Order: sequence, then structure tokens, then C-alpha cells
Amino acid sequence: MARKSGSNGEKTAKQLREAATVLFAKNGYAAVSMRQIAREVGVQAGALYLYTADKQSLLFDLLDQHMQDLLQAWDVRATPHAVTPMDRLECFVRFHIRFHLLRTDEVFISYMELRNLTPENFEVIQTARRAYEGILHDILSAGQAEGTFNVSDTKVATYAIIAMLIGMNTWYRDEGRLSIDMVEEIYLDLVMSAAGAKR
Amino acid sequence: MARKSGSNGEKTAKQLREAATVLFAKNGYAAVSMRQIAREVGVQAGALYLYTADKQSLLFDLLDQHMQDLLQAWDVRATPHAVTPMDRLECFVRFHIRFHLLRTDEVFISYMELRNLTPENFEVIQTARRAYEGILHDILSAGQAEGTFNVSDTKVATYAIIAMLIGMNTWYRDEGRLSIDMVEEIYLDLVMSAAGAKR
DNA sequence: CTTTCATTTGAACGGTCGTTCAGTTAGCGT
DNA sequence: ACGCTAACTGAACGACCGTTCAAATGAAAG
Repeated sequence: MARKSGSNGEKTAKQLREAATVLFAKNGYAAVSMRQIAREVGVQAGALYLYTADKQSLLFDLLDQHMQDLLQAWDVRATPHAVTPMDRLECFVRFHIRFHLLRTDEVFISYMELRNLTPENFEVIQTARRAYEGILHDILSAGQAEGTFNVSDTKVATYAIIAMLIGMNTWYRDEGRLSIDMVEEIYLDLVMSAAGAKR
Repeated sequence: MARKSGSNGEKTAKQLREAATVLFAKNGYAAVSMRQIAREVGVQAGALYLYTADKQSLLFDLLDQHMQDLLQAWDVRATPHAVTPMDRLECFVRFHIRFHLLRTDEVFISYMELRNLTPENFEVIQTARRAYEGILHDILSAGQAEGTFNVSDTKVATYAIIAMLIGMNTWYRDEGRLSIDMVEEIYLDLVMSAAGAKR
């Protein structure tokens, strides 16, 4: 046999991305072979190369797509400029939690597999990541200037808050003690406190 | 040639641990070969097996040693039981930062390579990690009960604060803008605020 | 029904992997 | 000077790696 009955390019391409996401998240990029991915897709390894140039591109495309989705989702969600830093921070936290808890595998890969990117690819992802951090930093800076927030260093506070939020992905489970709504409120409190918000 | 002049078992064993630590931190466990490590040590790959049973044990021993060092260092450093939760939290934060900024590679591996441990080895490290989290959780709970702290969920607050502190390792650089002393003060502020400390 | 083209197989490529082991040499106690 | 042992080499093992490609087959168009 060669071509399989009911075969379809777009479907296979999608399966490839999904299988790669799950396997990379669970076992790590370097520990996953193309043959493993192919088995999950239900195809021979050679067939994967119709849908990705090589293994590296596969990883990069996943990360790149994730970061683009993230930044674009924020552009859509972001509240108008007029609102206060406090409201903007609340909006950011809620957005972050919603977005990230629905894509645990992608988030995991995005933070674990950076070192497996080629330098050029790494630079692209790093730029996107900095853009995301920039969003939070702008909010904190604005609030700090205005006197709403009170942190000793806005740069460090940005890193700290993002690390705190990302860390959520390592322990949150759908079947766990807390619902997404509860997690959202708890983290909102923590972030607001950490930012020294007067409210 | 076979045995090398000036060769010494303990020295080679130490070099092996050091080389493995650096390489695992930089490139990841799965991406580093025994031959690469051997080259760094200045020895053929086969010789490494005089000092480690296999690659998996090498990783496990590094993580296990790191966690034991961490917990033991805390036992030494920990202030007596009498002091207030507030003082204990301050002590914990300062301890954490000092300890972790001096062992960036080990910390990195400890958080990145957990999935490359066999289930049994993973369980051991996980237990040690939970013990460390338990220290912070006890402090937060005590302070919460007493009214010194104010968080909506002590478990989540524990995870959040540890994530925040660990995150420091991803951006801190010796040559950077901030000294260790400054980082310590900044994070102390952030943690105290996040815990809702009244002071 | 025939042609065309998208889709996949399966074998093969050169390479690297972790690990083992017989053989070799250096240092050390006697 | 000699034997013993700790330390190491270098070759070999089977397995698996990412990637390529001619050949084969299903689907779609005419």
C-alpha cells in the first residue's frame, strides 16, 4: 500500500502539530523521535516531511504560533487606553490565566524548549516573549508613576509576576481542588498585593 | 596507553559531576551524550562507567544531592521556633535567594529535567521538593492563623511565591544591573506584599 | 475510463547513541 | 624489583536517530 484510503493532507498536518505538541510537552523535544510522532499520527516517519521541513521547524512553528496567538489574543482582549492601570492589571491577569490554562502543553513547551531552538529561531521567540512582558511592564510603570502601585523595581516585578502566573501551569489540574474561576480570583489577589496596589 | 599519568579516581568523579551539571543545564539531559561529557572530563566514554552506573543515575544523583543540600542548608540556617512568622518568612526568602543564586545550573536542571527521571527517581525528588514547599507553607499558615499575613489560599500562595523566587534564576546575571543584595531586598518586598504582610 | 496529482510506504543513508569489556598502563605496597 | 590494583583505552555491540527518495496507491478531474 502507499496512499491510504481517506487520507487528507490538512488533516494529517493538524494531527502532526497536535501529536508533536503533546509528545514534546510530555517527554521533551530532544527525547521525542520523528518515528514516535509518526506512530501517533498513524503514518510512517517519511510522510511527516511533507508537512514540516525538519524537526527543528516543527518545534519552532509550534512556539511561534503560540506566541502569535498569545499576542493577538491580547490585542483583541485589551481594554481601551483610557482605563486605569489598576483595571488594566486586573484585565491582564484574568486574560493570562484564561489563555494559559487552556493551552497547558503549548505553555510548557514554550518555557522548556527554548534552548533547543537554533539561535535565529530563539531570537524570534524571545522577541515575542519580550513583547508580552512589555505589556505587563507598561501597566506596572503607569501605575507606579501614578501612585496606584508600589514596587521597588518595575522590571523585577514584571518578571516576578509573570513567573508567578506561569507557575500556575505546573500545579493546576482540571480535576483538582480549585476551579478556574477560583484560581483567577486567588491569583488576582496575589498579583494586586505584590504590585502594592492601593484599593 | 591505558591509565593516564597523574590519574586519580576522586578527581575524575568530581569532574564528571561538574561537567554533567554544566552540560545538562546548557543543553538538556536528552541532548547531551556520554561522549560529550567524557570529552569535557578529558577521558573516553567508557571510563565514565567507573563513576556512574548509567546516564540516568548520573542525572538522579545530581538532583538528589542538590535537594539534600538545599534541605540540609535550611536546617542549619533556620531560625529557632520562637520567632514570628514574619521573621521566618524574611529568613526564608533571604535564604532561598542566596542559596539559589549560587547554584544556577543545579537549580535549572532541578526544574527542567524532572520528566527525564524514571518514575521511581522522580518520586524521590518530588518528595524532597514537597518538603521544601512545606517549609514555606508552614510559615504562611502560621502567619495567616495569627493574622500577620493575608492570602486567600495558603497552598496557592506557596506555589506562587516559590515560582516567583525560582523565576529569578532565569533573568539574574552576575554582570547585570542589580547586585545580589539589591535582588534580595526587591524580592523580599514582593514576597511580603504578596503575602499581605502587615508591617 | 483515463489521466493527473496528492498522499503515503518502506527501504535505505550515514551517523550517533548508551553501554560493555578485554587489554593496557600507572602508581603503590612490599 | 615485583606483583597488585586502580584507572583508563579503544573497539565493538545492537539500537535508534533524522532525513531522503523511488515506487505505489487512492482521490479527483476530465
